[in-house]
Amino acid sequence: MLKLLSGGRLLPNCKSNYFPKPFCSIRYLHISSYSTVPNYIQISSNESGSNDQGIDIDLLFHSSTNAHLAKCLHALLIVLGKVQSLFISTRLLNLYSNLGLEWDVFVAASLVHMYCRFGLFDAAYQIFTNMPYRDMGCWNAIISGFCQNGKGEKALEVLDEMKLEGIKMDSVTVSTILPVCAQLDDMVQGRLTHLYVIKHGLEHDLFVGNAFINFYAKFGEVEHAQKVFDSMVIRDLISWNSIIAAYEQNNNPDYALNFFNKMQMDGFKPDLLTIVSIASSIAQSRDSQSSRCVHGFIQRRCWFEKDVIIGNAVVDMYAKLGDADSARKLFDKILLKDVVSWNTMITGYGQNGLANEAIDVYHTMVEIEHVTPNQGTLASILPAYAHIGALKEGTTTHGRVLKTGQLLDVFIGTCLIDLYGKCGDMEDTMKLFYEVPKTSSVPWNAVISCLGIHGHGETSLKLFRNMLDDGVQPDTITFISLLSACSHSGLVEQGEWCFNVMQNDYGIKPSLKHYGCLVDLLGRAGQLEKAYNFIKNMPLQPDASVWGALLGACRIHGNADLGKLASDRLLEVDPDNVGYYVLLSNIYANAGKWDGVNRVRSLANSKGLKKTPGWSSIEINNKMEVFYTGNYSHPQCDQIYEELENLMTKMKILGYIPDYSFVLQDVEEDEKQHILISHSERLAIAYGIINTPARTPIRIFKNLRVCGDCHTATKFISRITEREIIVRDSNRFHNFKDGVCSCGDYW
DNA sequence: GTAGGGTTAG
Repeated sequence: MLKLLSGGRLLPNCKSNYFPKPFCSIRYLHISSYSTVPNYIQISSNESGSNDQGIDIDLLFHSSTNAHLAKCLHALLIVLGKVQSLFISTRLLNLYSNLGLEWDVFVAASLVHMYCRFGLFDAAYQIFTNMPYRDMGCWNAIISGFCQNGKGEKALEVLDEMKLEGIKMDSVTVSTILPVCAQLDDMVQGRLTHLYVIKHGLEHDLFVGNAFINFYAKFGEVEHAQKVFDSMVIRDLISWNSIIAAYEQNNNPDYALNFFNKMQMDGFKPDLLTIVSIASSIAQSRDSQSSRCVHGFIQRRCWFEKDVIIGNAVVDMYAKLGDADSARKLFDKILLKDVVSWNTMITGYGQNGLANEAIDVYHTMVEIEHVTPNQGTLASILPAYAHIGALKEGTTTHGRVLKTGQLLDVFIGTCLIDLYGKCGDMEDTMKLFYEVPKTSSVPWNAVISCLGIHGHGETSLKLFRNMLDDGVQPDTITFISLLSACSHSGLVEQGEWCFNVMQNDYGIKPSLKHYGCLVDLLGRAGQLEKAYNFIKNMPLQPDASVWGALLGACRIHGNADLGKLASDRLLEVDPDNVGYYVLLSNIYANAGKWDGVNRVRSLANSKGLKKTPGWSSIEINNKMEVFYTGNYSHPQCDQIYEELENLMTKMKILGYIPDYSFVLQDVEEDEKQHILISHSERLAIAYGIINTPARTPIRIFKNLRVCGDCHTATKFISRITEREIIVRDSNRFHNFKDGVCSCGDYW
């Protein structure tokens, strides 16, 4: 039995909410008596009883002939969830004014809040402005109503209104608006609020403190968050969770784990949200061992069944640790998956280079499980399409999701820029770029990088200047994109300029990736000694990418001695990468040092190196075909090899000589020729020639770099077939036409 | 009427 007072307050279980979940249980309520005793209504809870449909609201309105009855009716309507209707609320207003009643502040404030919850902001504001007087609760009700329902700007307007009326914020107001300041990126407002809080002695309020920890964390100011945490007189679990999340979200997993221990020493037991942050911290600190502990911890408490969020967090943890299999196993065990679960799994596969698996999961999600994809889904699946060059499939998916009412935001916009750019469509890339909001560096970085892989280094630099003119702060990735763009276009001076500007003007310390780019830049341009000296003077320990850049440059410029040196270092840091053996063998071969070639070959063979399987893909009639090197299982296999043999004959007439230094296997020459023509890019090209009309362009995607022999061969093929052949490999674009490549053999 | 969470771009 529930008892409702005329003010509308629901008595039992009335925690801090005015009307706790009035709508959830409404099915089981029916009115046992509409009391004529004017100060309460009785409602009995009866699960098998009738629902509210038997209530004659018209009759109730007509019978409400005095103030008490009007308030009872009002309360009843709130409990029944009827006040969400503007029609009913207008009738209520009329009833109140007909009876000469003022709005009850308490009811009105609750109504305001409820309207906001249903997105009826105008109605809420209307009631609010019509209130005869407003106490603190009213102001907080409308402000929090707006805040929690995505109307942050509106909330701040009301806050200004409140200040104009000379009303001071209390701790509730402060805790309400801080998340909004963070969401609106309004650091200034938050800082001013902090001053206000100190001035008015609100800083020791628990809610205020917690809100500030989260506020500063969102702006990356962990030190401030820490100061707030330190100064707190009382701390609760939320305070601890907030400081742990602050470190976790600002890439300081060690501190997060540290506070996790401290918190337990202080006698606080972690809850679900603590563990969510800890799972993410473990992923960041790449601590595979602890990942199992967390998994066990959750399992022992049966928290996987409690809330889907924890399962999602652990799936994400495994995926980020590179363990896609464990992620999938857990994912399959989540019974009630939500859209984030699917997105996490798709992203997880994508981040581990398993684009096809990611696409499979997406299809299961949409076609079998009928889950409606959201923006996060697009942001997860589009990079997977970009990875294998599935432009048509990507854009079709994008179109389909748009139909479900999703808008183009910065995330999706940037994914699309990347997709179009990586698939070679620079025109659409630029079109999109101009449509996307460009307040952060991310879309700029994407377009700079895409222009770079197309060899438009000058345009990349121009966009960089535009970016600075627009007042957008460049970050480390901006400079990686720029340096690699300069490198692809041979813009040595400009690249060096970028490297200096990055450090001197933006205080960004170069990472190994930056060093790798610069070595690549100098090396490709033939300044091998300079590149080598540069490596020797690096303050960081050079890794495989740095030495690999030097080795690649040595191959281009035929420097066997430096190449040997670079590969020796490489075999120390990354001994199992077969690509380096191929490069070195090729360097020796070009220099005519056949004993060197043999040495490298036998070394590679003795190690029994597992190659990264090379694959190339081509999209024909909206369908992706993926060819692995040496594939013989394709239905058109015979036709493909026949085509390649035919081409080989014609190529040889035109002067093509196969370059066997790219073949590491120790086999006869015939066999070597066969190995070369079964490289995945050639299979894909032949498949394209067979299945598309004559003289139309062919677009190929390759996961590794195009080998030197295939590069030469493709030039001949483009001449023989009179086709434009566009190959995007892991490094850049090659546009073959009339026997030449756009990269000018500079790659 | 108030504070904390998982996925998402280069």
